[in-house]
Amino acid sequence: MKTRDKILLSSLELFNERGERNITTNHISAYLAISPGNLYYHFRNKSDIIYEIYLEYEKLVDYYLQIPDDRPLTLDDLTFYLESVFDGLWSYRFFHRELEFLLDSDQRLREDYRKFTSRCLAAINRIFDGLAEGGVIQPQSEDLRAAMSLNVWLVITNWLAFLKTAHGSELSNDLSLGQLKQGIYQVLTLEIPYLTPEFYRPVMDLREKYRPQLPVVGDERTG
Amino acid sequence: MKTRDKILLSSLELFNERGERNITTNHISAYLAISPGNLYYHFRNKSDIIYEIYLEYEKLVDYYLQIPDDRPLTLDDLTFYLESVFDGLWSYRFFHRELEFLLDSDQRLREDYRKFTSRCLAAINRIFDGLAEGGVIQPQSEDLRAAMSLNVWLVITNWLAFLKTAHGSELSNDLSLGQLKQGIYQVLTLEIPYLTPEFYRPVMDLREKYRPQLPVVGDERTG
DNA sequence: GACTCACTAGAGTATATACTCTAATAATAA
DNA sequence: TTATTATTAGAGTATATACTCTAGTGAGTC
Repeated sequence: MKTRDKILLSSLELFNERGERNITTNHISAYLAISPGNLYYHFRNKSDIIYEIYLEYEKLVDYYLQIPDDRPLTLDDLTFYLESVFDGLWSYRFFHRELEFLLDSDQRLREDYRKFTSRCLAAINRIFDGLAEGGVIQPQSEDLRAAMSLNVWLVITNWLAFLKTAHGSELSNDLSLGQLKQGIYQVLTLEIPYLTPEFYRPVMDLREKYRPQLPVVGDERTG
Repeated sequence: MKTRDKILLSSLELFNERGERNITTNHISAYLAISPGNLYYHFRNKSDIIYEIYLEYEKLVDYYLQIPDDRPLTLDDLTFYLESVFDGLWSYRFFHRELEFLLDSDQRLREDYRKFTSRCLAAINRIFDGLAEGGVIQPQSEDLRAAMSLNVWLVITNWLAFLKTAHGSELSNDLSLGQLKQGIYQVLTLEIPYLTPEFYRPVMDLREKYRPQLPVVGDERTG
């Protein structure tokens, strides 16, 4: 494998494991057992590494979120979209963790991410449309659909941070892809009231597959 | 005002404005026109400053989220909870921005925040209960209520990050408390399907007050 | 063999960062 | 007054961080 690709791969791995803020270019080169100079031969700076990794992430999610508009959507489609998006989030999980700082530090990233968010929201809207066409959910007003889509986006993009922060140190280091996918349970919760009678059972059964094994949080009470 | 309090106040201000990651202890002392030594006389380290600020935040939200259990809840109660929580989020907005890093760096904070999340979720659950008692929303199964509450939490805690990242640089520097409260629109969207017929109109009217003036994001399409 | 060129090592640098140390001053108590 | 304590200034330090510079190496080409 080319050094350049190794740098990208290892950076992603280290960023995901320990957070971008905790990983310096020196860490990356040390991890790869190459010199800092070598790293800087391939990349102008740390931001460029992050930006390239981001482009991969964006490409991946854009690929997943291609919505056919020549046919209605099925429950299988929905499952695929959800599974895929959470897979993507997991593979590039460092990104959302330090999102605001990263966008503040890199104008390109900021602009690209803004458009990316827009595309994702549009895609979620179209998925709702497609599901309504497919008779899975009831048709909604444009307003409601947009607000719902945004809520779906908020739940999805915040799910990982929630998992990491809502648990003590015990679990946080070995978050599994499985736990991550409990986010799907949360997303499907949003749809329940809008399901058609015909699809109520199938969707609830699907949702059940992602139900958290243990209660997500305890039961502390305010005074 | 005591130097110690000035440090806390200015730190919060600087953290909120420019992000905790971009603010060093030297920045804080320079901003206050005191010496670094002076700052370190009052606080052992940067973490301690952050921790004390966090305690204020926690105290504030805990105070807001006292739920009476001797009476049902009204729509006014709900409005108060929503407004208060978003006010709190705004005043301490730096915190959620760098949440994961902060929790990783400070064991006390991690543990306290975990319990805090738990209390908040419990409070949201009880608000739903109270609203059901008050005839605002229909009673729900415990499972559904818990999942709904979690979604409310996810939407609330992610709303600010969404606003900051979904807009280009134009808006991001002057996010207003007003825009922030459009988050209330999103939260109320979650409740729509569960409203009782009697309260459908009142809640929808309330929600309307927080509707975003401009579409929150554009309409870019995936390929 | 001479030459090119992509690639690499590794020492080095300017700056920033969190934090310390000493000495001094202001406030308060005895 | 004297003693004590709280507070402050400000120079200084060890370390980290992002990044640069010079000097190569080794595979392929003419």
